[in-house]
Amino acid sequence: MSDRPTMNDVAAYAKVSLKTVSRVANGISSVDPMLTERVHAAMKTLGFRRNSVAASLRTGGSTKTIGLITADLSNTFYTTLSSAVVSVARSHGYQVIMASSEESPEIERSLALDLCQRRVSGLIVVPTNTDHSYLKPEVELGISVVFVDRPGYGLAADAIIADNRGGARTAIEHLLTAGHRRIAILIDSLEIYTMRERLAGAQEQLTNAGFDLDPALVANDVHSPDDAMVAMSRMLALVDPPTAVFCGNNRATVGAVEELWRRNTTIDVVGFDDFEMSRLLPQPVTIVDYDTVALGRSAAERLFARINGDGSEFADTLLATRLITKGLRPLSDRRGITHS
Amino acid sequence: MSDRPTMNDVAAYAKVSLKTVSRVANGISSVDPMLTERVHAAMKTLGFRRNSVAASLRTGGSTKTIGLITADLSNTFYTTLSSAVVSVARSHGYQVIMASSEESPEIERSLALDLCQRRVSGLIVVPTNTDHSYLKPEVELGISVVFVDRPGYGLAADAIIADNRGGARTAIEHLLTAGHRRIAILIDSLEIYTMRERLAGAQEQLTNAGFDLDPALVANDVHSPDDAMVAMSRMLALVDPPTAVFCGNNRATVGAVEELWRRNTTIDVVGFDDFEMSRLLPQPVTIVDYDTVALGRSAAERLFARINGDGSEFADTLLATRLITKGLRPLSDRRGITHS
DNA sequence: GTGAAAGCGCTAACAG
DNA sequence: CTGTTAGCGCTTTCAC
Repeated sequence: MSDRPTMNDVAAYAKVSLKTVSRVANGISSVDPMLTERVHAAMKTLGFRRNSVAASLRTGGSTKTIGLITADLSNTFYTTLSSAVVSVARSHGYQVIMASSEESPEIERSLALDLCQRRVSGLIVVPTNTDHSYLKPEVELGISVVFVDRPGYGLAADAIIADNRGGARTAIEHLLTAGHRRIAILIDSLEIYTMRERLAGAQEQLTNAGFDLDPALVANDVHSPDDAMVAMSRMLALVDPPTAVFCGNNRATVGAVEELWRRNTTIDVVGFDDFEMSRLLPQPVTIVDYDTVALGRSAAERLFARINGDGSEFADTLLATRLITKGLRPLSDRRGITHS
Repeated sequence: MSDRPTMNDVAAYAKVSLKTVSRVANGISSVDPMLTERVHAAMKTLGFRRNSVAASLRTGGSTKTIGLITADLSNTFYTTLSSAVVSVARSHGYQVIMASSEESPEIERSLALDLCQRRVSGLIVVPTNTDHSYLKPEVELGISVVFVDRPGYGLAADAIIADNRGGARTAIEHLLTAGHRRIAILIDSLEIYTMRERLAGAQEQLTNAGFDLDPALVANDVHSPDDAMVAMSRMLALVDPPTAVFCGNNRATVGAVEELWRRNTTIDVVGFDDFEMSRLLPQPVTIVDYDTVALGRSAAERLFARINGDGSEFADTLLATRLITKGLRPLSDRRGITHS
């Protein structure tokens, strides 16, 4: 059960020294071809498999592993991002340990430190709303950290984030241009950086245009589609209901659209974050879109640059957003389907 | 940069023996409180962080890590499953290394062996269509393997799979009962076990009812929604078009529904695998549903049972499926959105 | 080109 | 209760 053959066993079997086996295992060319052959044969018959844990211990270094901590592994936004990270990591010969903080600073912290104990080469973190100076000692000891989707506080590090504020401004501008004056806003908890930014952007644009935010039209505790349905329902029942809605993320969008359908009514919908099935939404929806795959890919590439010794200044990278139209057009006025 | 304090450093600083530091680090109670205090202080000032790689090397064992190899990390089905695995792993104090085989036996193999070299405690694998006897030596040396979603060949191991065949039979039965006789079938590659099973189940049920499968109504290369649209389009243009369609996975379902919408027509749709936004599909859809979270959770729980020494017979676990109805019902008379 | 010895950071034995 | 001695499986000196 636990008698894995070691290099020692292989060496004994092949009647060479331990070091020769090591050399062969690492593909070092300066070994007599005959010995190489013998070692390979011994490895095969013994079923030798190199222990990379031991190897990385001695070299004091790379476990060829990075850690990825996102906020919610059941959200397609983060799984898309993760998938991009895994793909880049693989191209560098690295594996990815994936974990979820569930938006809890305590969990994030304990996961991050656990991963550091495992001597990952680097960490990609979707930071929770907390101080990240606890990572400073680790960074000084050689573990690179890149924040993604949100900036981290209290730690000098790279961050790759979308232009949340700008995207929100564009979204509201779009609605104002269409003549809307009563715009509902559905967002998740303000503990979350992206939500604060998106709300702030919306507010800025309204203010610029000379309008105020009506508190009755803002819900900032929309965690799920169902929450969005409830909020939408409440607002539509107001004496002076909204004529449009700005949704802070894809779950809010889905809930808002479902509630509108349920009530057999339509108002203009603009939502942040695209998702796979958006083109099948039962009404047209304007989406503030950005490239989630690029977000993950950039974060991973930045991390590997750091791991490989890039010592340039830390920088925040802002990814542009754009408005696209998704959803199905009403049959009555459509001339064919147009996507994106 | 690479001068992490070790237990030796801590011991020197606290003027105790290395072993005492080890004891404190591992929370062994039988240490003098005063020494414990001194060690803790030393750890703090030195910024000591235990190297779990070295620890697991010496104990010869557990890295407290499992590997998870799915077939496609961009598919919500697998990400849902993964999320469940991560959650169970965390409750056992384990981390998860996540990788994707992209349905390639070669990639699967290289990933699996790489993970074994890293001495993961166990492996959860969505097996590609290949021989898995290459894992036999690893299993004999103590790495537990559980297959999920599909059975593996050539290796005695547990497998957790859905009742694909039974689900397909139920789906077809449902359509036959509704009076359909021309049923289209859209499935992904027959290289994939679940697709073979679902096709076989469909065929069985048709045969039982005395009908044949019309080859013109079967597409078995539907990898994406777009492929499904094309296939659907082709079949609807037949002289004797289908009056219903059975979709082998959620991507096929999405494409089929979109094509129907595009053509402003409706036929009965039954699709395998539920997905997050299914309730917003623009027509009612019957879904062969099973609990993907349970699939991942069961696989992880089985794996941890094995890791913890469960030596019972290997078994296949079949998860039941059930038919549910999703999608939006036409409100009154409408199919699209009508204003007021 | 090859091998012996030393040691990565930690823990398991066994003394004291 | 604490410390000493070994050694996990591998790679790195540095001789040969």
